[in-house]
Amino acid sequence: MTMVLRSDDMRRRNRLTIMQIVRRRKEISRSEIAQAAALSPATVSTITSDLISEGVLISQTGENPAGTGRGRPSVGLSMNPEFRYAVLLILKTGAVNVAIVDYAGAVVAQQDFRLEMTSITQPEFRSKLTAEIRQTWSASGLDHGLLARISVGIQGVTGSGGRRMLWSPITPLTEVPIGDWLRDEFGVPVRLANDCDLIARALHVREPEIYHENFAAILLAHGVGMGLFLRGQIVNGTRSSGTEFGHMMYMPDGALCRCGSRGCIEAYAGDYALIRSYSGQIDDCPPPPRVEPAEVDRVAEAARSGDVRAVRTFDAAGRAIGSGLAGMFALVDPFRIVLVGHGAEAFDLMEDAIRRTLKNCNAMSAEDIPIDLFPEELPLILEGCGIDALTEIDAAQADQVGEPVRT
Amino acid sequence: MTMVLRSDDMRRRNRLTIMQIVRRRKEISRSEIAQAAALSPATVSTITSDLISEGVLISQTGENPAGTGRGRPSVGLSMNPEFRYAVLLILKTGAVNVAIVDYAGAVVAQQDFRLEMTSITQPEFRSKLTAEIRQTWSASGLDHGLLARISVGIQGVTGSGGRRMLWSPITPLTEVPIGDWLRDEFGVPVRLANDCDLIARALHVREPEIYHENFAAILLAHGVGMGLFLRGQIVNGTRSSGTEFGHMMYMPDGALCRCGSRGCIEAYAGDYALIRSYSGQIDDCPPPPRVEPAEVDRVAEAARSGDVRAVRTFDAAGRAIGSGLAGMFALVDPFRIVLVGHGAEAFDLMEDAIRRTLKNCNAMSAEDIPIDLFPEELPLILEGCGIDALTEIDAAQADQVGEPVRT
DNA sequence: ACTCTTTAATTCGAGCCTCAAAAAAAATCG
DNA sequence: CGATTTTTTTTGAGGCTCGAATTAAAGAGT
Repeated sequence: MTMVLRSDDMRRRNRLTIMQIVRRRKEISRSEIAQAAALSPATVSTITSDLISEGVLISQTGENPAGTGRGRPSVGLSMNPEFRYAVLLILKTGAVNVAIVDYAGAVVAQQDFRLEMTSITQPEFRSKLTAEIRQTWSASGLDHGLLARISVGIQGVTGSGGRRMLWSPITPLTEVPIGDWLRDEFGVPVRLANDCDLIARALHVREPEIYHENFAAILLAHGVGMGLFLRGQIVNGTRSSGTEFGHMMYMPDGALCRCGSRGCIEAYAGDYALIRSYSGQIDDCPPPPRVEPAEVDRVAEAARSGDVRAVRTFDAAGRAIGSGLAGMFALVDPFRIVLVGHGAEAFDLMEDAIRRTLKNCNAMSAEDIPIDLFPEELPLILEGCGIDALTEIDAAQADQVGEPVRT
Repeated sequence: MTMVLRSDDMRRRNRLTIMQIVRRRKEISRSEIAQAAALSPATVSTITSDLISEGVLISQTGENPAGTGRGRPSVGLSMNPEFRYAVLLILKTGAVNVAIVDYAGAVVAQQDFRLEMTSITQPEFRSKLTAEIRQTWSASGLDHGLLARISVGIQGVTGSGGRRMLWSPITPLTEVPIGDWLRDEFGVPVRLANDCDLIARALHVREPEIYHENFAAILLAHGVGMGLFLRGQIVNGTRSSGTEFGHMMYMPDGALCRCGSRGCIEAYAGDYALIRSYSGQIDDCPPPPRVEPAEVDRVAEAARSGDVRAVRTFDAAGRAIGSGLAGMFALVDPFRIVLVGHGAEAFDLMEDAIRRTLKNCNAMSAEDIPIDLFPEELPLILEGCGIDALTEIDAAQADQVGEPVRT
């Protein structure tokens, strides 16, 4: 049911609307905001002047392109980069990536740490993460009070409203309360998110025209994951996070998957599955914890030069992916697909199998859905992580209607 | 992005909130409304007095239960049943069900018409439907101007924002603009909806505690359909309506489905599939257009008394359903399932296969999800259809902030 | 029978918020 | 240098919700 509105809810929402507009447009004048938001210039003037005095926005007093014509020149407003900063933490297999973004979204510091997590205790894990963040922060020379939020991107399953990592392929640890650790250490809100969800969010804001209402970003890497937008909103699991596309059943009693089950899509389309299939290992072989991307590229090269076994390997992967897509498209009508990760580089070897399978699986109208490719997942994950952090900071600030003008 | 708020949007939304509260609670006093809506008594007083003078609400001046204690007795407010009326149209195989509901949701008239639609032209179809609605309406003796809306529930796929029936098993016609026909004939807004979506909506309001955030209503009848709620919102197809659970792929190159494809879940779990399988027909037999429910009941009886072929038939149906559920549960975490329609009466024969398949298909956490049974679908469809109509009338009325007090 | 108490509903003034219109500001054009 | 044009700010009006005070309508007590 729709929530009731009090008078200052209106102000809160309009503040947020304006902040979102400025964030999206980078630099925009008050009168353009008024038009974009369908608010009167008077209201925009009041609200922006509040936001400026709070330090959220700044006027771009710098040189305006001039010569734009007669009349009083418009003055551009932007997010104030120095208003707040967020720490982004990306956990990968064997490594941790720490970045600091300013309030305008620019990465102002970034450090990579190797961190072997295959045999680590929770306390060690906690102190390592904490130390790495502290080091990156102090190296940046930023004031301690400017940290507003930490967002964490992980492979695997998050839960409890983004406060804990329930399970991840990067470590045998489960139920790891990373969110609580970092909140306690740094005293700011923390949220964990699934990497594929972050990729989808990044695409959503990067190309809003294309990735708007309904689309899925499928990450083809060691494992297979998905971030799904329906009706302009991300679809998370109901209990945990992440839509587990890679673990939809493709072949009952089929190949052994990393998750312990058999016949998952991932067990045919994940990196390890490709290598396993190409090298002629039996499908029951337990998957290796890590495969060099270059190995996959070699198989792809082999396939392109006609190696039958390599061709069959990618064909099987394509059929598995196509079958999963067909299942989704039966539930919801077909939508645009984005393949992300270096597995997307082998799309030429899988496209035919994917589309053939879609056709065979009652998704004939989906046979020619657009499929886009983004071989590099890391920039997208980082971008999505930043979007997550800044969006939340915005929301919190929009609610602070009043004068708290924290220094 | 969140829409901007003007001052009277606030009033509109609060009007709607109050109307929804009164509708849900049937009869409720102003002070209880204030509490439920988190609005001040002053505001509730203003708004309800508007709504009463518009004829939307009435005070239940009648005998109050008295003896409720000291103090000024509260006066109950209710939806005014005579404010507006809606026509509900349910299209079934070979029959049309016309009902009239008053603004409080009570069915005040209902007529069934036989209508053979297997070989009908669009103009005939239009005039039949129109005539049947007119007849039911005039038999009710209601004033012509009190008709506010028509809602249509159909098996099959609707499109164009609920204005046309794209495809339905009840007729070979396609792209039938029923919505436009009825709007032109009766001059009121019309919307078509999928029967399974209506069932899900009915459950959603009938038992909000249980069917709240995430659940699916699966209709097991001649065909197999689904209405799906995620995060408290119904999930429609992105282009058409209805989530086509029944046509998810279960067995590549499997049994022939009514839809022309092979291996759909429906081709194993629909009525016609059960009969076909039990009677030993080959899976390639084109499905009959209609099967008597009693026939299915006979097969179920046979299974219960140990007939191996009947047992296998239901087991296969259960596996197909379980496989579809597992696919959904991989995408979104497990949620409550409701089986609707007389197929639900054979749940005892399918439960084991369903749960076994869930377990085998990587949905181990879903093995013991709750599954509820509602063997009678028609009351639910009718209820959902009424909810659809009244909800829209409410929304339109809430927007009419002003004095139009139409007589 | 009358007053006191209790609870519900209404009325009234204050405080926000947005908006339209007017005014001010800051540029270009002639 | 004044006229024109466009942006931004200021001002006053109108709506909405809210808290507090008031009125309404019952039961309880003497």
